Amino acid sequence: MTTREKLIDSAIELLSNKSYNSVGVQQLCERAEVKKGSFYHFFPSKRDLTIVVLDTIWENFKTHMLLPILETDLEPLDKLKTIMEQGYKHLVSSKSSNGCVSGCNIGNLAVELSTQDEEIRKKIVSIFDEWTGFIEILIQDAISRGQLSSKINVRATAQALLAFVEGTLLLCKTYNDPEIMKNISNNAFNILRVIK
Amino acid sequence: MTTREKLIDSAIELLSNKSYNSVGVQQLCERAEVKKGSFYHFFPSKRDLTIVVLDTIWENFKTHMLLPILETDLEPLDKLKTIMEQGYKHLVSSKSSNGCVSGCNIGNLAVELSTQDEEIRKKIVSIFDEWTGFIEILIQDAISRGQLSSKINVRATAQALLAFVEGTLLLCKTYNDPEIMKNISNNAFNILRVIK
DNA sequence: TTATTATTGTACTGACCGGTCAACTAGAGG
DNA sequence: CCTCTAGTTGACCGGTCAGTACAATAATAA
Repeated sequence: MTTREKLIDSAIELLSNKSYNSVGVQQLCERAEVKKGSFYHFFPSKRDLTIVVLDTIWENFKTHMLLPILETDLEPLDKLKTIMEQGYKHLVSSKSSNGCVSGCNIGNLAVELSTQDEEIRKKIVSIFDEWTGFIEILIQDAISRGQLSSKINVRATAQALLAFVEGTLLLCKTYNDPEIMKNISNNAFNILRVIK
Repeated sequence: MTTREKLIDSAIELLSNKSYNSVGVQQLCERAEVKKGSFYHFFPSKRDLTIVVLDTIWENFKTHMLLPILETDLEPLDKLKTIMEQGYKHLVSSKSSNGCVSGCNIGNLAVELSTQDEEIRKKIVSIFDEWTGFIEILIQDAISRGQLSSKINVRATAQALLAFVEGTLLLCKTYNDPEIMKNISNNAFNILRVIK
């Protein structure tokens, strides 16, 4: 693994379990077993590393979680169900390894930095837009199969689903309990007004 | 206004628009026009002030927003609608005065500090529990009036609603746009599976 | 008046912050 | 062999962090 990759990996770990402002460049370097000088050889600033981290987290999520599910031949609503289930499993396993539920890594940075750093805010907006886009496709698919009413506002509903997921992760983090997601995640289908 | 109150007020303002770790004791004191010695006379630490701030925010929310609506003679679901509308109005007015959407002050601290400070996490859990309790009463009321199915899990549904609200505020903060709340807030009624 | 307590002001601590820099090392190409 | 460059290192910068020490002052009570 290259020095650059070690830094990105360490940053993902630390930023997931702590917060942007509570993780210093020094700590980042110690975790990566890299000297500070090397850090600034690869990244002009801590903030620039964070932007790379955001991209990396999102790409990892897409390639290892989202796309594999979307590319199955499941019914669209079953895909959604699978995404929620996988999300729950991820929370459980990350809690057993880290000791705490860290929620959504992207949402966490969104909350902490949206009012502080416009460039990071815009980066997260573009990620959320892409996220919403995938959900829109799912919804559109379900509509064309007659599983959802064609009267719903696709974009607003997709955004509502994203809001629900982010809020659920926020609650799981606060209560430090992944089971909340298990208990309430079926409400996502109410948001969709699934035709039974 | 007493020195103590000035410090709490300044902390609410600053913590709402920035984040815990990006606001220093010094900055807090400057905003409150108070010397550092006074700060540590009234509060043993920045963290202790934050706990008082959490209580204060929640009490303010209850007395000025939540309880006045709950005590009206509106139908329970109209009370919920009013709460969402008031929340939206609050986002709009705070954006026009601060320049940015700050989301939920309590949720923001929850995200930033839940994995870092166990005492603050528990404080926020108790606030969210209370919040959920109010929603449960609302739901129970609607059920007894035949406006909601009696088959729903009241607690889980109340939690789902809280998650949806927190997630919506997270999205509004990230997009720096209160209109998202306007566009998607009606999905809260889908979560409730309102009987039309 | 004096004694006591509450509050404020100033100066300071050591640790840490993000970031800079010149010196150095290891290879690659000629 | 020499040179050039990418990568690496550790010392160092000014500034800020939360928190402390304590004297000076204001308010209150005896």
